[in-house]
Amino acid sequence: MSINILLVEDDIDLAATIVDYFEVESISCDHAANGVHGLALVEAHDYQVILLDINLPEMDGFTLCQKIRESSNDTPILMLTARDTLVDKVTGFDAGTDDYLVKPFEIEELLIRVLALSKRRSGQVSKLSFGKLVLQLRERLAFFDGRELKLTPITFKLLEKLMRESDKPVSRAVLMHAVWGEDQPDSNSLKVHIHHLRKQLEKVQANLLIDTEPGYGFSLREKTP
Amino acid sequence: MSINILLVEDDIDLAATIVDYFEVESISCDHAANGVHGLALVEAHDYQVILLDINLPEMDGFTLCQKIRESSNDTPILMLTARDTLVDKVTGFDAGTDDYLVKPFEIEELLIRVLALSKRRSGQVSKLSFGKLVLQLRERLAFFDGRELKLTPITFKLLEKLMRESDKPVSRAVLMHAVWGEDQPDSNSLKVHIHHLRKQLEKVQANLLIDTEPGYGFSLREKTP
DNA sequence: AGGGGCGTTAAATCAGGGTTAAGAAACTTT
DNA sequence: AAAGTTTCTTAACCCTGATTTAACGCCCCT
Repeated sequence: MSINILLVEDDIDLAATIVDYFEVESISCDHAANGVHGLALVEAHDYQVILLDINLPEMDGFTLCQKIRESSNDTPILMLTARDTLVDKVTGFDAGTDDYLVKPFEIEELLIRVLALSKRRSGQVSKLSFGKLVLQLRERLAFFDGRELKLTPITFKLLEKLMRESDKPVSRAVLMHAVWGEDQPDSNSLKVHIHHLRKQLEKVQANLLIDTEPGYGFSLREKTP
Repeated sequence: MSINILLVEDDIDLAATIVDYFEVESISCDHAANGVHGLALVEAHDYQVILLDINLPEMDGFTLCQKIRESSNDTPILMLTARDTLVDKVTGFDAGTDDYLVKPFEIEELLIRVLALSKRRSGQVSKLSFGKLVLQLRERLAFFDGRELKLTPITFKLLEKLMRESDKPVSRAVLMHAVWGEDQPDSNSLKVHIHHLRKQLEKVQANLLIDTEPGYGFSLREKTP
């Protein structure tokens, strides 16, 4: 199986070294010298791993990483950071980074991590089921017994979280965090989306329901009438 | 099964080292640099283990620990204490700590303890029993000998507190605090809820009763007629 | 006999959750 | 760039059940 990765790095010499090294290992490695070009490549290809330098002209690594994640692309991203500061790391993980490497690094070390990340991706489950309900995570599709549920991005995330914790009640705070992350809407959005989700479950005649735990949260269960 | 922990530590370098080390062990480790942020994260996630430094800006480790326990969260907590003073240890265990580690420590030692605590938790069913009476804390359900008690949030908290101190009388003040925390209703709510609780115990024919200690409080006991 | 503490009851109030619709924002299409 | 479409947020409303409140009765005690 061939591996196809992208390197976004403005240091031409370093980039050349990496690309060369990876070619020898028969890993095909595209290269962009700035963030804008990098983003264009990401949108046009399906990479197994993306390597981002943090200091980039035009658009820095964090911003690029965020933009990639915003387009719901979950390709593993490895950050190349110049200094070993925690601020960088934390911001990086927050922006959706999967791993990082501090410069200067051994190129063998980079290879190992790239292989690990590409493996993680291919080993990643892309389907999530609960009874006859199936989520295709990559395609963002949901089916109950073959019938499709029409879900918006938010209701999809909601259902995903409920399914990952199925049969356990999930607190409102945890649900909100799963959907909106740090900055959450100030009002009753959650219950509106729960309502949409319930309607969709009805519409496909799923034998499932979203149970409310008063004062706490919700749980996804099978109907037991 | 993936492990998910929280580290609350204001020493950025130390935090970086720990987060780093744990990531390598594929333990995902969130980080907060102060108590307030830490508390927010605890409320929004379901961690397997929480690591607390004692000296923290804004809210120290003990206080944070107490607040976590007050929200009936029983996630194992490990304290990182700067000095090996007996006072610290005692206060810590009193506040609801499960383990502590004295700085400076070997990071391998920390890993071992985290793994031990996370195992303890996963083996733990969050159930509380007294005779045939069982509270399922996560699911917020109560059963006597298989029959379910219909409890409202307040009566549930009441019963929980009585069970945690079972066979001992619990003062009104302590009960009120367990249910309402700081701002409590000004009138006779407590006795009304005690009454509801007694009715529920009758309804499931529990051989238990809530005994009144005149002028003091209540205790949960077995009937001994 | 009367007062205090407790138990019981019912009514009044409140809060949480469900539903709906309108407008804002984001994204598509032309 | 404009129009149209979908999705998200907000706010208003309703309903139910939980909670508080207040009133009353009981019993024990001195």
